[in-house]
Amino acid sequence: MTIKISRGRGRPRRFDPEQAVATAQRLFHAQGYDAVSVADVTDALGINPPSLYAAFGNKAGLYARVLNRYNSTNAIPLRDLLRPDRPVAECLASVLEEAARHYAADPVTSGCMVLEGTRSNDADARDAACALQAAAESMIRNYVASRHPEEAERVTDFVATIMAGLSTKARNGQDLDRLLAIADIASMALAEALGD
Amino acid sequence: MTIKISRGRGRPRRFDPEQAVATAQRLFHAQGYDAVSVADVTDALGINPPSLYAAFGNKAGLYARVLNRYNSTNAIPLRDLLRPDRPVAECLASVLEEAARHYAADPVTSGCMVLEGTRSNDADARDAACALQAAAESMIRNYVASRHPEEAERVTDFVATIMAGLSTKARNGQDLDRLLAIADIASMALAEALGD
DNA sequence: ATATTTTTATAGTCATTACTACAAAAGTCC
DNA sequence: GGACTTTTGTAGTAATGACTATAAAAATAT
Repeated sequence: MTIKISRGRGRPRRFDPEQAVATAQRLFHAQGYDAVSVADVTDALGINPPSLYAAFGNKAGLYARVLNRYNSTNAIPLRDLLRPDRPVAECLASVLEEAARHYAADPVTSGCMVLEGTRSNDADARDAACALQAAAESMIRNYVASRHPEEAERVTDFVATIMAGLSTKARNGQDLDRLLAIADIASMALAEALGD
Repeated sequence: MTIKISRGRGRPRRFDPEQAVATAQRLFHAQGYDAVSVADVTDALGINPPSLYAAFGNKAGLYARVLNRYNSTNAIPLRDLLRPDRPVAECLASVLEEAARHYAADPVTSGCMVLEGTRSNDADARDAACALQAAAESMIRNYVASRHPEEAERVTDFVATIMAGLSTKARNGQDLDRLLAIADIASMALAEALGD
């Protein structure tokens, strides 16, 4: 029995767009933007292509919605982790640890959906993912700069590199313990670079 | 005027397979396996599809030849860098530095072709790239294990993570100086983890 | 010269892609 | 109940993907 959502007059939708975005998110995260066809999504939702295009415009439009959802529900909570009352190196270490945990949490949706999305061959999808990644990197850089302006660039580059590497390793099937060990070694370097 | 290579009797080839592999390597390295179509390759070579299929079997067959060529001419010379007469941390640092230099050497073919190839959506291409990557990682692990058996796994994981991250950053357009700075910070962690 | 061999160019096949025209269906509003 | 609105299902389109059947071309062997 399908739940019908009313949008005023007219024939009611047979699907909930929010749920559709959630389903699409699983597919895009699991397989990547390029590897997921519109047919994959419509099949998973049990709807026909026109319904999806009416709701989201096109494949990239759906992906944009998915990225927003990911960013507000599955992303690493940088705002909470980057604390002004704790050592910078310690907070960055917690970001890396949290990254390892997120990326290995579910083996079918391993890695970071945004970081993986920046490698798409579709320009629209790639740009959308790159924008989110740039925003996250800016946030880290600003945080480091507020306390260690000289080191902000290189430390941020290093953290971003580790996160990209962790996402890759997670998609390669590396288990949580090994990802955490990698994050630990990286955190030693951060402590040394920022003074502990 | 085209150079014709004789292969015994029969109509001569209009193209040199070695040169074809070199041209295909540029394309695959620049755009990735999935984004390069067979038509892209045949257009670049000025030949027709049947000629390419006669010489290489299929797209994945051509890619296998390209990977071999890359591995024997463009790869990081691990065998020379991993020296038994130098501190392990120092040698691994030189591997990371060399990686940074290789990945940023040419902006149109940035990053590591093997590491990027492991992300292909084509199973054959991905498996071929993964095999080479696994071999390189084994070489590093064996080297570390010969001197620091307890640390071999985590240190190798860390080095592999940094290399994957550096390749990503290089493809993102990061310049050589910043890649080298990242490699430097990572090397500090290696020195600490392995005892300097 | 003629037969044989190998590669070529032409012109396709077939599957899959993102996306859509159109009319029937299924509601709401008066 | 009838006009109106919105979504649905059917059945496409056009482009592009990897790959190939076929016969002519261009060489060598005898």
